[in-house]
Amino acid sequence: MTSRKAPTMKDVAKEAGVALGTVSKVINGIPVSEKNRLKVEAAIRALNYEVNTYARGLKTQKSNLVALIIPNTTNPFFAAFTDHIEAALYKRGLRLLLCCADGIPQKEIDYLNMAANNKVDGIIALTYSDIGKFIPPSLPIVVFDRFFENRVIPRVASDNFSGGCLAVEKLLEFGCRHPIYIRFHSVFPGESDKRRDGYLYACEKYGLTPDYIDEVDTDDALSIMKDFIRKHRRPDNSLTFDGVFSHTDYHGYMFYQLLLSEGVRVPQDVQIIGFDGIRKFGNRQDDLFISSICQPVEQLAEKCVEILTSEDSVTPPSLTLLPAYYQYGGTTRDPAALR
Amino acid sequence: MTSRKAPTMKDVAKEAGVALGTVSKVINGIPVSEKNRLKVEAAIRALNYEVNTYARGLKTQKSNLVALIIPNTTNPFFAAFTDHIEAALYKRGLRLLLCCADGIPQKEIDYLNMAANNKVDGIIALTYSDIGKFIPPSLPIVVFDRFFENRVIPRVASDNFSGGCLAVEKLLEFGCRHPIYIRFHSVFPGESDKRRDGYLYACEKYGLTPDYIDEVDTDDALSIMKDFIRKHRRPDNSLTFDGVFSHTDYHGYMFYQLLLSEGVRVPQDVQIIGFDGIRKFGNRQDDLFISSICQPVEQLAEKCVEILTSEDSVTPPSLTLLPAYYQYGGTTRDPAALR
DNA sequence: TATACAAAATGAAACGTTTCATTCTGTGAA
DNA sequence: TTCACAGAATGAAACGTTTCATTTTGTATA
Repeated sequence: MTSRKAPTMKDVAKEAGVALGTVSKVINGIPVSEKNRLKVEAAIRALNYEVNTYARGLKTQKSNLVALIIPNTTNPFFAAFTDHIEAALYKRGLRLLLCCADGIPQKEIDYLNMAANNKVDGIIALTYSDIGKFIPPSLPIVVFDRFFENRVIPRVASDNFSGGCLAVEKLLEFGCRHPIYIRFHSVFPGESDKRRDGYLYACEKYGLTPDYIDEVDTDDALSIMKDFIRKHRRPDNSLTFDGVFSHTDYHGYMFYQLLLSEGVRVPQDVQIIGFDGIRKFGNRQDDLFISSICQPVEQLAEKCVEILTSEDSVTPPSLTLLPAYYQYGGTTRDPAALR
Repeated sequence: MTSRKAPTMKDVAKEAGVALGTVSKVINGIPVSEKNRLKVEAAIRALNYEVNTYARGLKTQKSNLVALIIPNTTNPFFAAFTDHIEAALYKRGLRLLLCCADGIPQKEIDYLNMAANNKVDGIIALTYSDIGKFIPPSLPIVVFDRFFENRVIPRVASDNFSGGCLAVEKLLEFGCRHPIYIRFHSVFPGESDKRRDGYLYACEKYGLTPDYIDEVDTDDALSIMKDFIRKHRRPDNSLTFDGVFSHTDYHGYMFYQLLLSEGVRVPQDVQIIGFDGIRKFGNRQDDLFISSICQPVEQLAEKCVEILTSEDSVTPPSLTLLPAYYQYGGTTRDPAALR
């Protein structure tokens, strides 16, 4: 029959025959005489003592908890991001409070308040709505990709502009002459909008005529794509474009399936490069949905945590860009992939 | 210039001109005179007061926090499970501490201790190693799928046996005569092992000769599959099997791609049904990788949380099984899918 | 052996809640 | 007007830590 309630530091102190403060020091790694340290450690083991997080939090006002506000974890990009955030926090002895807000503004705000309430040490936000004005001023926060007006908040993102250029350059390198661009964008502004600017810049630079789908995201994306393809058929049924840069892997894969179903050969007739670098099962490096400009998810997550946990004295940069990179995923005529 | 530190209940009491206990009552919804309630509510708004979770936790020893221990979130099944757990907790005003243990035994144990340390209100575990003997006895816990010896712990799982039967029955219904079974199993026992029993039972029942791959999970799965296919070619190059029930969608999809690359037509020559019901992007109901016996993820998650949060007085069932269901995903000759 | 001083140990106070035994208030009956 | 009593309000104590001003211990020197 062990005592019902958990042992406290006081119990440990009594068991070890030392003072409360000495126990505290041992627990927090503050030097103490060898003799007492051993006595305390023995007592801790004997009583199976564990610190009470609440009592500690009450004194220190620190929780070792970081909230991640994200739409969901089922989208493969979010899933990978979450995974890497978790790992980066774990490395630092921090724990992750996961907040799936489904992109619903009210839920995002709710979670923001909850996080403040719960005295988390910081927030990493990947949100859809304009939460800028709801962020508690005292709470350390890092935002992925999004841009908020009227509020200086450290942001981390991929270098989407360069990534957009890179997509075009890769398509040209693999023999394309008429790369198009397709996007179904959200209404909320962020760094990822610059993929489009990169495409346009590269077209200008290499003397190409831009051609694209650029619509607000919709359930009707498929019929818009079908329409676009129909309008780009020559009389002999061949297509006027031979390359596709898709704003996301998601829509790129959709376009890919559509082309296949219409008898277009990929990558022989049309090559496709997406953006994001999402993986089918997430456990291997080589299971991309399509060839892609990959976001460096691991580094992005690491950077978010790094900025969040950096000393208060250091003013974090307002925007940190990390380079995106190309990876072969089956939808390009990539000579390097045929080794 | 607002005061630097957060206001406390004492500040609210002073502002409202009432006692500490009165403020506490208002905050916790305990009846108080109308007059005082209004005064306190006004003061809370005026000071922008928020309860300190630590002080409260110290008194109540409750955290409203539930830890989910899971290998990762990038595997689409785990991702979906995590998502639904989060939703089920949110509904009940609970929050989610996400612990990705990568299936590493030490990390799983670490997280288990951490959760106990952090006084979470409960744990939901989907683990790989035999953590049974490391579970703190006082901590409410629900386990998904896994079975632990020497420890009665409430478990939730899909009805894998019936699911295995269903897979065979569906293949037969769609015209298969020789369904095979393939699995690359983990060494740790769980309910999902019964998929195999279901296959064998159905074979017996319908007078079929079982034929299968049944290996320990390996990076070499692909070459084992290739081998198997080679050995099942007839002299005229046709295959001796016409249906595949894969223990997981993951390996089923791998087998599917392999068959395609070898010129086998799916579903014309061979039909494939997997297990799990994982989705490519997680945002639609119709983007399965392959036709599948789907685990009812949402209900499974809901059930886990329900059991975890049920009254202490109620003894939870030691094993709860929820039915899996078939869904068309392109690799079967499913008449219903051709409407 | 006596003294001085640094190092170690001590334990009371404080963190912000909840709880509960006590006091106060207001109303209706006498 | 006084009394009784239920309902409301009060605020001290407790939760289990950390912190820090104070005391004790141990060592080196005179």
